Amino acid sequence: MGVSETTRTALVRLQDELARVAGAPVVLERPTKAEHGDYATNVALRLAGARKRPPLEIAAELARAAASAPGVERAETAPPGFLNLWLSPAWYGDALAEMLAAGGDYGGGSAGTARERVQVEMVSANPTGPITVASARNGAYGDSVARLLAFAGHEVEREYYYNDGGTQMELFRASVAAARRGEEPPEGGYGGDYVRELAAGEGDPVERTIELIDASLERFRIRFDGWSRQTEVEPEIADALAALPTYQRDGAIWVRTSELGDDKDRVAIRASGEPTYFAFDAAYIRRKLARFDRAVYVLGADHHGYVARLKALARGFGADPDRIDVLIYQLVHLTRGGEATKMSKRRGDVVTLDELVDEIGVDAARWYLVDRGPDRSLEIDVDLAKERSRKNPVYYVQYVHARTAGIFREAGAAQPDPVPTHEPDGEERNLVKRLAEFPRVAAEATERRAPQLVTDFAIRLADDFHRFYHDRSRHQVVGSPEQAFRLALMQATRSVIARCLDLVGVAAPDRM
RNA sequence: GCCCCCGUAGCUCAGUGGAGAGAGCAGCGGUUUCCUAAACCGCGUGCACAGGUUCGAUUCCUGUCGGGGGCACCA
Repeated sequence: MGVSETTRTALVRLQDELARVAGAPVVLERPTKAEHGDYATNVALRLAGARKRPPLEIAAELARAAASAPGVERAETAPPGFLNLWLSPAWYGDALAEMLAAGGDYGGGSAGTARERVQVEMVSANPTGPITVASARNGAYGDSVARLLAFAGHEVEREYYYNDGGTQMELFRASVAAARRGEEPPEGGYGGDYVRELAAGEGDPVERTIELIDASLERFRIRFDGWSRQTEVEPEIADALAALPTYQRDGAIWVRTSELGDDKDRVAIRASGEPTYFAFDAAYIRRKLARFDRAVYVLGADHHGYVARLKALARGFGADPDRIDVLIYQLVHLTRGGEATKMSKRRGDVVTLDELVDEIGVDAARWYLVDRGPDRSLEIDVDLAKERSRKNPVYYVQYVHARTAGIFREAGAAQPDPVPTHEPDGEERNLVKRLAEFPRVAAEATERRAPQLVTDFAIRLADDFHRFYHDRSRHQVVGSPEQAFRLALMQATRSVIARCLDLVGVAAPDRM
């Protein structure tokens, strides 16, 4: 079985069956109230307008057909036109068996046959110092998106692009050189402990800084497949510009981006003859388009103006601008007992990724940096984040994994096969239904580039699991079908929670 | 002036074109002979405002107000 083969889960099969009867796509949702069934759909309400029939009438028709569908125990209608379904014990057993059969791949492969070669470029901070917390959000977010894309079946490469030449880097080198001579940094240059430390060492401070950045990110569980430097892109600028509509004005060479969807034209070659950053972007994006089906950029909110610019370049090269996917994330604020901690590269009070990880650990840092949507500014209370207790959702979720691992360790129990027939109770049904949602959650998180959907789901799954597990009477009946069913349920839970944690770069410990 | 993001509980924030909107923190009270109590249970008059689209809007559209970020021949 290839990764591209989309798993049709028990839930999807049921949806498809209803869709066939309804003659329209059906999405089954879990109602908030138990008396509305295990799953419900509003398809009759959606169809009522187009079919010019009362929604309840359509729902009743669907209910009659649904009642005989496999896995459906009971189907009812409810005003104004909902269709509510109750599922049979057999459905739960089937759903569980499928999850176990799929193993670690369960929920993956949502790309189907639409697999792409995708490059995710992230962090890409100029190597003038340690990675800051802002770049850490970039990395945590970008890496999660990369993990989601890979899980969906895409071929993913992580890329770090950095500036190793240019005026800013020369200023940085000059600052270190000055420090080595025991002099003050040049006008607008870099100072601080970091520059003094570099001055104490040998060699090019830019390369040394990149090594340190790589080490910090590796510790943060981000591994890059490629490191591109500006100077290696430079020779391609001329060819890139030759492929774009350009003109000369005031001694500079401009690209006519205003005709490609940008709001103004951009200078590529300054009057001085020096290429602008934009010229490097052009050459670099041309590379990406040649090598990948899709280029993902992860950029801070201060770069939102780049979206139009980069897409304009894609158009200029005759490529579909949709192949350029620019993800924008907002700022990070750290607080400590309510007090703001400042972050500024130019001031001395930088909060670095390493400092954050030293303080709260990799797991909490990765979790907190993605559990909010990227388009929202983020506040992390480091005092709370480092607390290794129930207050901390990341440990609450990890605990699920530790608990399930402990069960199989202690009991020496193997995964039951086949899943025995058992009439699940309410908590067990809830847990199976939650697990059954996972493929949909993973697919949506991938499509929307929204890892926060994964953390949100993981917390809900943890809630369901802990509730299920807390009733000790469930652990008593050794050797029974009930116990075997529950072991299967815990095995599936363990697998899904491990996957959720992996998708956001958090460890899944066997013990805590 | 123009562009982007955001206004949901005391705080930090999830979330959804549908049936009583939900997590964590903060606060109060319970549960332990049990393959980890890092757990479970209970206590909540909240979708900035005004129009519009819709059978139905907190969700989509427009406007207003408020917060943040942009608008370089910087990188």
